Amino acid sequence: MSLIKRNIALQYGASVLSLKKDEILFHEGDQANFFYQVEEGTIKMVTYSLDGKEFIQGLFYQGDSFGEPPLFCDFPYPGSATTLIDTKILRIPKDRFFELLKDHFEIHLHLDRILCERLKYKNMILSEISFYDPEHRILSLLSYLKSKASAQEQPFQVPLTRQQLADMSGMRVETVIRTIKRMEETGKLQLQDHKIFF
Amino acid sequence: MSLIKRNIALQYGASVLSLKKDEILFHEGDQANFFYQVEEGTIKMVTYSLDGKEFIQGLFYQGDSFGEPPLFCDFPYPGSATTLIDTKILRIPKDRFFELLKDHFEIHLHLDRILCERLKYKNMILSEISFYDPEHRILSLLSYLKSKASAQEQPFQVPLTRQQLADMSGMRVETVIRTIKRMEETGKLQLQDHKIFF
DNA sequence: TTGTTTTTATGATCTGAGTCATAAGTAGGT
DNA sequence: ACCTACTTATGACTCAGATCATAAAAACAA
Repeated sequence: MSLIKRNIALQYGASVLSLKKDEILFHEGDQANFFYQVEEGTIKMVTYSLDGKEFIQGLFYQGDSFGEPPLFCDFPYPGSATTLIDTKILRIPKDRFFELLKDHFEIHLHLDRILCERLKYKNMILSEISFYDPEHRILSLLSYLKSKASAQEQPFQVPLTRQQLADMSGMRVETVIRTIKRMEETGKLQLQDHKIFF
Repeated sequence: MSLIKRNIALQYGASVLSLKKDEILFHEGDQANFFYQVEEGTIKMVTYSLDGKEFIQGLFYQGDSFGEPPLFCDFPYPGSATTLIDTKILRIPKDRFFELLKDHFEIHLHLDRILCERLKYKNMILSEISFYDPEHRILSLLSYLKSKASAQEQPFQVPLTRQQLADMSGMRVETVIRTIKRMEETGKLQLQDHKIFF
């Protein structure tokens, strides 16, 4: 379920953006003027290192909101948002969004839950990166992805490339590839023509 | 300035806890029943690895609130909270806290700002850990600590041990010690009998 | 003051993930 | 069907930071 229902969003001046695959919605450093929510498609939030490596701060799917922190705190976007596939975005102007929050306590509370879930996720990734080896990190990341997948298939097909898993967990592709290979050999996950099932 | 002023907190059933140095307020895995705010002293929120290493998820000083995510989301505490020095904590029962938020939109909004600042900090640390070398990590961490210090001394005396810096940035003490030494030699910071000035 | 614990310091050694190179497999576009 | 991109795969090599050991310096307590 999405944070803000379509009809309520429209009451507060929402509009819908249609973006093609690989379009950039905003850049790191931009000023934040809108609240965003995914109508359909996928958004990738990333930060880049000085030499062009990327770290995926979050992936956002249908119904997810994203990019709220700079709205509340008036700092520029700390990361860039790009579409992974053709995507429709619902956006609400900043000031109308705050009106909406003021009028709808239950939505405001729901937003807090989303922010807190996101903090929990970051805490998890931070612990993993600073404590554990690649296998443990990947296991935790896959568990997280599985737990948050809507479809409860069993086993769960991981909808990410090894590069993306690497960019979410602070490792290099080669390390992820090798680790996943080893995890298949030890039965911790399955591979069916290179697709990961967990 | 604190999120919730003392007199307002008291209207909503707040009480004050006095804790000695190194007392544990709650453990990872505990159920969350209170909103907490530091009256005076310091709280350290940490997660532990299976073999006892610790990662400092956050340090909280006078006026800071902490431990909110499990209140909103009903998951157990993802980390443990310990006092670093004798500390007074203001706490409000969970249900009264939500009443308070409902009655005070501006406090609710302020809380969102706090959560968003915390997300920004996590994003920063995550980027640092996955992209950069020890020197860059320490530089970013020190800049952050300096920016959030109340006193605007110049240079700023870092109030943390090298062990704590290590536990916040995913490195070992020895690495932090050696890196800081090198940073002094290259003039990036100053040392006065082992204390770090930045 | 003395004894204890914590913090800082430094050298030696090890190791696992990063890096680099190269290639095969797969997917997407026209 | 073909071309181009990306993704997966694998081997060889390197090296920065972890680990281990030990000790001096500082902080703290009795």
